[in-house]
Amino acid sequence: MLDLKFIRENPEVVKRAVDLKNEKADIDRVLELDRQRRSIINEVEQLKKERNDNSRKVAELKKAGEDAAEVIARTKEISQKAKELDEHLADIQEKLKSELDRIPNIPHETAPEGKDESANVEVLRTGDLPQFDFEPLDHIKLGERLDILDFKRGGKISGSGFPVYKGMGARLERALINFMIDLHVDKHGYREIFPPFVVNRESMYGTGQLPKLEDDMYLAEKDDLFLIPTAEVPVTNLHRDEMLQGEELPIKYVAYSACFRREAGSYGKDTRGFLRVHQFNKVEMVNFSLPENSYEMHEQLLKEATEILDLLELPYRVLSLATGDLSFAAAKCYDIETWSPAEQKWLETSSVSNFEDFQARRANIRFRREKGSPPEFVHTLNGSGLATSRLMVSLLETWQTDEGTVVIPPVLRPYMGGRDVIKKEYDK
RNA sequence: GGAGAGGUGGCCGAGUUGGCUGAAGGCGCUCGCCUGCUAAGCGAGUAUAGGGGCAAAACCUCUAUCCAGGGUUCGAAUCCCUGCCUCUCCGCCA
Repeated sequence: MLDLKFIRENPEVVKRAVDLKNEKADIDRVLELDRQRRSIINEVEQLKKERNDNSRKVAELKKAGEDAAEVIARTKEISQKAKELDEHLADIQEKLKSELDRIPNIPHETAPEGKDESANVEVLRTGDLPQFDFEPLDHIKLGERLDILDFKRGGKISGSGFPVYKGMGARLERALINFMIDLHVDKHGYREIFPPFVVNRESMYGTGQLPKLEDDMYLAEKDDLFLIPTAEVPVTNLHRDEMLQGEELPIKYVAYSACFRREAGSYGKDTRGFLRVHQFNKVEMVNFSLPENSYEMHEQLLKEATEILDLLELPYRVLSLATGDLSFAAAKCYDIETWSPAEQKWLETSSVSNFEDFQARRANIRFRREKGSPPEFVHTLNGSGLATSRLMVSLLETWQTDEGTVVIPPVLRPYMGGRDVIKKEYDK
């Protein structure tokens, strides 16, 4: 959410931002509603003052043993009028809020301008794409041959998009998660959080998933609880409605969670194997930062995420997302993509975003620089570090051998009981 | 799931026959004074949001806020209803 005062004072900046993000939001209507709102507030507060004055008078009269009937009668009318105006005000404010909720965050000046992903700018590319002197298998065939992934049975027990990991596949998944969390905790100074995977509406609103993305999420209707699409939601909301102290910033949390996405509207797109699934695992980093440091932290967050790929010895590239491709709440975002030799294309394995104070304002996460300083909103950032599903695609395909086995990257071997290769179980 | 208790300011904690109570008192914190240092002591201050005034800040003023929403009333932290949360006991399950 943007600051209403800012919108009032900079309507052109906001209108431009809405266009850049391909969003629809009626700024003129917001301004008009704001005008109405303030005028009603003026009126209603005047009435309330009168009412309060009169009530006090009644108390005095009664104490003095005099008759207050006339004042009471007069005040009754005032109260009635104030009540009606309050209702009108509530109505206006509700409309204003629903308009405000549709206004996206303003893209940062360093985000490349452009209406869709074709305008994204590659800012970094490392490693050579793997070359094979045999025909590389895709992750699905590899998974089947080695009997470590089972998409068919996942479909049976849950539905398509719910993969099953087996044997060394399950072990590898767990190894990746542990390796990533350990690196962030031990080397990058993160505090580990193991959050709930189900959250309430307020939390979904706080990080900006609601109201826009309600249909993309699984909802347990009986309890009005949502399955989280990312650990960003519970972890960012950890400090919802809180006042932090300046000296505790930055706060860096890392959390593993399963992530659930309905992917409504993308049926038939990238449906093979791990490319687009309804449940996947992700290690997420969340930062709460001083406003003036958030862009520095954004770059740092990117490095912390890509270090995983350096250590796994996987080639990747980094894109700076164009304004039109940025998510609703983001001011700036880097996507990290890893290479799939079988698909011959780049796969998004991480998104690293700076939301500035957009989420903080929605979720009311503030801080004081020092005792007695006025409250300010923190900046929030987050980055996948990383999502395992597509990472698994690149990993299996890149590290495969001509025997149909998969070499385990050295950094993961301690997590794999010292094994250096995944073979068929009966080949052992 | 059944029965009961409760949700007040950064914290603790008064206030429940409705009326200067934004809210006693204490702790904490900030500033000042004082004692050779520390401790103790003394004095003052110490919420947030919104509206209006001011070119703007300082500041002034008003409104709202005692879990949330609704109701009764001239007037509610105090009475009534609903919801949420916490705690205790019983049952059930891991």
